[in-house]
Amino acid sequence: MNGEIIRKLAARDVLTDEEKRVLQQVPVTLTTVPAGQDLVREGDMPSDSCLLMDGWAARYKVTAEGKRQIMAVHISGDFVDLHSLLLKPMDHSVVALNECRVALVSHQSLREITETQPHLTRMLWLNTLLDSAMHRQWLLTVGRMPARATLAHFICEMYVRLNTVGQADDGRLRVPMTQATLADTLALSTVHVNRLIQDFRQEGLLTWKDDQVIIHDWDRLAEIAEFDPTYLNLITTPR
Amino acid sequence: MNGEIIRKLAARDVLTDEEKRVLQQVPVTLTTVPAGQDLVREGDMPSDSCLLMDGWAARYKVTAEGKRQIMAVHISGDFVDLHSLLLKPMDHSVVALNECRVALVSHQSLREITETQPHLTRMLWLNTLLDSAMHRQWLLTVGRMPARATLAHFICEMYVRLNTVGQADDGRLRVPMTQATLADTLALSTVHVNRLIQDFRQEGLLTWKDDQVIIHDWDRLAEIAEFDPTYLNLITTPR
DNA sequence: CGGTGGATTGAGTGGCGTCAACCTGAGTGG
DNA sequence: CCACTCAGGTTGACGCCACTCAATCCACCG
Repeated sequence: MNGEIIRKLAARDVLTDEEKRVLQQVPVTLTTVPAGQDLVREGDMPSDSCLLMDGWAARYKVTAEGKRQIMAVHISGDFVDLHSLLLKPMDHSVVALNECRVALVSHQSLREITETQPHLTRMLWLNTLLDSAMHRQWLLTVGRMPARATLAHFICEMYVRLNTVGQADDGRLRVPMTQATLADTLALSTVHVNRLIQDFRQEGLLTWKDDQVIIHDWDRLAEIAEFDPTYLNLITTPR
Repeated sequence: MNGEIIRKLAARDVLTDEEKRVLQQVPVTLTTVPAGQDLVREGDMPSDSCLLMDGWAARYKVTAEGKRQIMAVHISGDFVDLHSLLLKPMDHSVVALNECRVALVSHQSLREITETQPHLTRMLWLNTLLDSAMHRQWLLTVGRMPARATLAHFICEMYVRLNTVGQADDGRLRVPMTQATLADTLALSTVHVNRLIQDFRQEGLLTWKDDQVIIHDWDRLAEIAEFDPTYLNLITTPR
């Protein structure tokens, strides 16, 4: 496997050299998936999991009426559907938001890790628990906070996550999502997302041009979002 | 540990006698928690996890404005905060919805299982993955479906889950939640929940008196909810 | 230069929230 | 056995946040 996942895990606990070696020796199949294409579909019974090397991907479900809800957005180093190792069939689909480089890791390899590497297993488990924690935070903002807080929170979360993988810094990040996709993420309408972004612009909170976002006032954005990154567990501690 | 968790895990994969024995020998501390009291608080660093033996518990977060969002409701056999084994500090609180009998399992014991019992470890991991799957479904209904679908879905889900632990049958279930608590679960206002329940009554969908719910028309309720229990992974298969 | 995906704007609407009152039944104390 | 309290359920009036529908604009591209 690649170094991104090692970096992600190592941000939460120290990995031994041996463990890093084990991870590095896991065989992968590299693929590239074009924007808009599904990596996995609801109902699939995958025999491998997708490790995102580059690009953004989103997990989503669709209602009978065709309304889409994105419940997670993934970036480099995220093990998008690691849970499909144990949870089958897939209860949701995964789509590439832009062109994605993906490393497919066979469930067989992962199973071997669970048989021989207790600590690594816990770290992979942790990886899926982080998704849960993000889901919960998402539920809170979508369910109980006004729309502008939901948008603000999304930006804060993505900035912090991108920052930890070296893809955002200095208040700048790239968000390769259309406003329609953003709406499906925040459980809002496209029109409303558009108006919220304009509000934020007018308040001098940020600049948003194409996929380039520049945060001008982090503190106020975090305040609107009630953003507290604790749930991202960015602490190195024995697990 | 008690038999409930064994039953829950065994519903998803066959456990060997040896594995059952290991589980049974895990030491626990039994407690009773009165209704309304927190089992765990946001920010805590628990050294053991709560296995619910009896009663209902809910995981929740609160906004700065004091609005509460419940993101999961737990019943007998649920390992309410198993994730606190790896995810610390707690990113949310857990409250007893009615009087709960709880078995506290030390993280040390759980860690030993992860060191020596790969398959059991995967089953415990699976247990937390089920929570994720429920969170995702919750996000879809809260985010993209009308309020009556959200309520209908909640009833369907609780019925199926209670049914698998032998606490609901024949369309009957007990829901020990006030309408205010229900509102915090469904991300609605108390008033609106009240009106939805009355609508359901008038449509002959169900009877709801105190905590006693009788479903008269499962098919229509499931249709309103677009309920599909696949995400609960109620299949026995090698994991 | 027309076509296309995405962003923007305006007008009108409705689902659900808020506020506030009132009802009901169970429990409590005199 | 009644007065009181209190939690929870119910009802009505009103308002707003966010949705829908439908144009229009804009940049980019073949």
